[in-house]
Amino acid sequence: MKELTKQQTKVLACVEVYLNQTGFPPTRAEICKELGFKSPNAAEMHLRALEKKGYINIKSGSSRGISIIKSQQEYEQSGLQIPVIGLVAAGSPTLAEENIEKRIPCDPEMFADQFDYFLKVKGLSMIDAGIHEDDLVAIKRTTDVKNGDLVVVRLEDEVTLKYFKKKDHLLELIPANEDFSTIEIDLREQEAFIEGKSVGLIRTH
Amino acid sequence: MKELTKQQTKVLACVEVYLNQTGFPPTRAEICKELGFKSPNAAEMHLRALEKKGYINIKSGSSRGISIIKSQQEYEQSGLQIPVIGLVAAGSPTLAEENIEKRIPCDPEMFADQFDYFLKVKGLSMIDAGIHEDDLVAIKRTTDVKNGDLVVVRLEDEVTLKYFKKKDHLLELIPANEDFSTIEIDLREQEAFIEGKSVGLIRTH
DNA sequence: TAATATACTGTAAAAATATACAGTATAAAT
DNA sequence: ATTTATACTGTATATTTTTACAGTATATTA
Repeated sequence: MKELTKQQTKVLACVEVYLNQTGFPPTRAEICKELGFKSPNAAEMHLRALEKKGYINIKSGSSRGISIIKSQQEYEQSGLQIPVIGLVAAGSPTLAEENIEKRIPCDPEMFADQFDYFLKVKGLSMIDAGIHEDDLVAIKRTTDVKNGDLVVVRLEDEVTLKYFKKKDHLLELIPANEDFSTIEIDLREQEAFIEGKSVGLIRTH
Repeated sequence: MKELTKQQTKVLACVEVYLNQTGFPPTRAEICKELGFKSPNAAEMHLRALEKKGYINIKSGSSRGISIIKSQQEYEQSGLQIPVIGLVAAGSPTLAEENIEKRIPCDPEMFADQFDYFLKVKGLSMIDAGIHEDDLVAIKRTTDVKNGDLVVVRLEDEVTLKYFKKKDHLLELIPANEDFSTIEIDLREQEAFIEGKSVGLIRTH
């Protein structure tokens, strides 16, 4: 997308703010008043430029006929697109593009706690907690976890989703499946990186 | 909120549709064209009535100065607030206010299929499908269901969430828990209302 | 040093728009 | 039988708004 000049950015922001406040777009004159221009042509020219660059659409002959195509803060607003990361990947579950399987439109505040991404579950180690293969677990990036929390932990290059239990130097990562055994780590011997904890889960039927 | 007449409802819908399509509100003349009126005063009068009843705001002297206060399909638009309905309630899981436990901010298109509300699961009859007590099952209101779908069915005054299987006159509602038994209904003897089907699930940890 | 892009002022006219006023018609309520 | 509410048509006008045209100023590029 083409870059905007400083003034064009101001005008676009002005249109957006006006639209949010009143529910309808501003006239040229109103933009002028807001930004201190003394001629309606000032606003007109900036709007034309914004249209040419594909940020807005102007319906000729219509009063207030401005509609916004590409907002500046687009990613912030339509930031409803939460990334989904596969648990299979070795290494840290970073939010780098190559790790993102897809994005799901949803509100990061839909659960009690905010979260940053979805982790796609592989394997059956948490099946007794009702967490199935391909379920998406909502992860909040934090190291602030308590015993009993469902956490994402990285050991060396392997990432795992387990219940958290820590006593002194002993970290236990407990599965919810009889066929799997608890991972025990002596923190004096091996490092464990807590990537985050689960605040919720979604499943597509 | 005051009731609207048939024509007022039409005008309000017209404004909303126009706004969604163009990004700005319609003029009186455009409303007339859309609804077949021959005088701009027809639109004017309906708009005034809508303003008096508190559905819209009209900024006097401004062209297209209409803003919507209370949409008719309010929950559809600000539909980021999806209602949660308890399965405990007897009777149909209507979206009437008294049945709504709370609302959750999320996108109705976050799953593959659109959905209308969340049903809060009571009991353990679907536990083997990983559906726990207090899980929220995303329900799409439809009667178009196939064998194997997870459906919401109302029998008399009781609402239940089960797997759907139908063959001729025999409807089977199958739980996912050995301790529960399949409900068998002869549709010639008893009515069964399909309220919708599950398109997904969320859980708060 | 001239051309070009950005960023305006100032004016004016044509077109779009809101809005008032004068009616007509119909069904429901009193 | 008359009033009242709904639901319009038809016309007219003041105001709002778009939009074109003629300039000015400044910084950047060629």
